Amino acid sequence: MEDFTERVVKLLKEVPAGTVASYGQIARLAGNPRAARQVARILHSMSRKHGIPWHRIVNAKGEIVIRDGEAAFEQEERLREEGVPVIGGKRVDMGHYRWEPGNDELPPPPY
DNA sequence: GCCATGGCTAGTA
DNA sequence: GCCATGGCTAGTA
Repeated sequence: MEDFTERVVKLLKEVPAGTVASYGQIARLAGNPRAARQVARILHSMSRKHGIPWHRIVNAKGEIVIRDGEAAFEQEERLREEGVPVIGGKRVDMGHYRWEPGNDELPPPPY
């Protein structure tokens, strides 16, 4: 596994229950602000093997953006079980539920 | 709603 | 080539 992917996987596992993060947020924390789509690809193909809490990742607006309807519903369900309200079955309030990483997760200088 | 963006798995043969 | 993005703008009301 390449460096960037490794960092993303590690970060994803650290997102706590009861919070959400965005694709771009994880990409920034992993050191590449423009690699949001890679985060999506990693979630799509590696969540199962690595036990990643994939349901805690939404887009920048807080929306559930999974294409597969069944999986989208599962994501909504899981978030609610963790105490995260999903407005209209689609959107999480990022103002209240966005994960705020601790200092140990912040990217290294110069950032 | 358009379009620039980028790292590289999983699964098959 | 694939992908579950993001952010900026034109154009409407």
